[in-house]
Order: sequence, then C-alpha cells, then structure tokens
Amino acid sequence: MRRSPCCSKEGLNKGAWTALEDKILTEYINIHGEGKWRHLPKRAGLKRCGKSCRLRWLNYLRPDIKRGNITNDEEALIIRLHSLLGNRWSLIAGRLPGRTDNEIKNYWNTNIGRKLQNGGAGSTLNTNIQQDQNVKDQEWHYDKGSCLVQTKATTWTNKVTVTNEISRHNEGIIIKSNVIGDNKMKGFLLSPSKESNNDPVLDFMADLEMDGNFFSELIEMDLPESSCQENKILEDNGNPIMVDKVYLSPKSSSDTIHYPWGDSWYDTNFDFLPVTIFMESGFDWL
DNA sequence: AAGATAGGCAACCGCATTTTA
DNA sequence: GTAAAATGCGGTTGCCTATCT
Repeated sequence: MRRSPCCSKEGLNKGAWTALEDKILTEYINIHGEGKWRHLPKRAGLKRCGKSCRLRWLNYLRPDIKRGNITNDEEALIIRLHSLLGNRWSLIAGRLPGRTDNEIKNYWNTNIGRKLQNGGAGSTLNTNIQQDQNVKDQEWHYDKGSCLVQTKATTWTNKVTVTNEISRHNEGIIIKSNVIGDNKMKGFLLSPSKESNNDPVLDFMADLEMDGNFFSELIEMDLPESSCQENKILEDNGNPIMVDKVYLSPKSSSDTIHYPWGDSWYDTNFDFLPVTIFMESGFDWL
C-alpha cells in the first residue's frame, strides 16, 4: 500500500503568509507539535502545502528564532564554518542557535559573499579571524585538495586512511594518529591521492563513517594558527595565493612538511593551536 | 516628487535523501 | 526489496523597502 500524495496544489495559498495563517499554524503546532507536515494544513485548516507550513514554522514562527542583526562573532563563525563546509547552510545554522539556514544563506549572499567578492577573500572582513592573520612568518608548503567537506548535515562518509603510523600516501587520504580524541590534533594531514584524478574532496569521502559528533569535535579541535586565513595561503616568498578551501598546515617553518602528494615524506610532530583562537568569545556552546 | 535602481529577505522550486507502506 | 511519499536542503525568485538620480 502506497502513501497518498502529500497535498493537492489546487486551491492552495501562495506567497506571503498572513497574520491569521501564522496564528493558526502556531497554535496548531503548540498543541500538536512539529512534524506530520503532510496532514498539518488540512487538520489546522490552512490552505497551504505542508512543505510551506514547515518552512514558515522553521524559518519564522519558531519561538527560539533569534531576531536582530548578525553579530560580529556570529559573522566570524559563519565565515569560519563556511570555509570548512561550503554552502552547507543547515549545518552552519546548527552552530548558530536561533539562526536559520535561510537567514544565514541570505546573510552570506548579501553581506559576506559580497565583501569577499569586492575585496578579495579575507581582505576586507572586519573579523577576529582577520586579526589573527597577522601572525607569522611561516613557511607554507601546500597543494590543492586538503580540505574537509561534509556531504550531509549529520553523517560524514569519508574516504580516509587512519593510522597511527606515518604512512605512505598513494592510496589516498592519510590521517595520522588520534584525529579525534582529546580534542587535540596531533599531526593531522589530509591529502588526495596523487594518482587519483578524482576530486580530492570526493576522494576524502568514503569508507569512514562519522556522525555529527565528529563535526562538533572537529570544530573544537586544534588547527594551525594560520589555517583560518580566509582562503588565503602564503607562498614561501610571502605572497598570498587564493584557494577555495581551508588548508591544514604546520605551525612553523621548523616543522617543514612535504605533503604526501608531492611524493615526499612528512613528519607530523608539530603543534596546532585551537581553532577558537580565531574567535574572541562566544563560542562556548560549540 | 517621481521614477529607477539596489538591497534585503521571505518564500518557492526542484532535487536528493530518508522514510514508510 | 522496491517504489513512492515525506522530508530536508540549497538555489533562485520576486516582492517590499530604501536609496539614488
């Protein structure tokens, strides 16, 4: 037995919601709770698609929605999360209590995205991240493809090799030792297989299941001081280059790393600073 | 003052994934 | 196990308001 269609689109209201519709929806959900969106419009007496009701509730009517402008801290966090996750707005929103994915997406498109576009990534953003970019005469060795991406909001499916040893790299991504543990990252390296023609991001995704907690810990984990330079990485001569992902790199020149995809070796015995160094405050809930 | 343009945001649309019969 | 509905998500649209000319 199959389900019946979610709703007939005939005779349904579209466009802006009226105060009366909001009231009806709010009262219905207050009594019956969220969910069952398919049946909600009919039962509540709304001439709306269930999908529309859900959206209205989640983006506007929910009591825990935070109103008002995005704060500097929130903006900094959005930027940081976006550099890690890309346009995973729902996931980013999950880290900003009271903010919706739609709101963050709109904010990004109308504010941050524009800043980045106009001034170059990281160059005009008045954020804590930028302040921390002023560090350091570091020697950077880098290559494309070292980044973290999540395919879905709660589950990561990543292709990685996890090892407690220094590993050869031809098989693909390598992570050395205790990636997630006591919130310390000791020698965390990701790289694409140099033989692979695949997108390194995709390369990175398979084989290892990580739940939402992994991301929580990932956010909290130690990262190199300059990895948060908004899409900017310094070449050895000090000139910045623009990349489209955040790279994890060694902290100091004494820890010079030749990344695996360069057919070389690496030593992961170096320190990372906490990611929260880039945010001044307000992220205790992370 | 009026029309044009730009910006902001709520809502819609279509696709992917998950759930369920 | 399969197929279709339900749900979730990101991209896009279009309306409203503010600002500019």
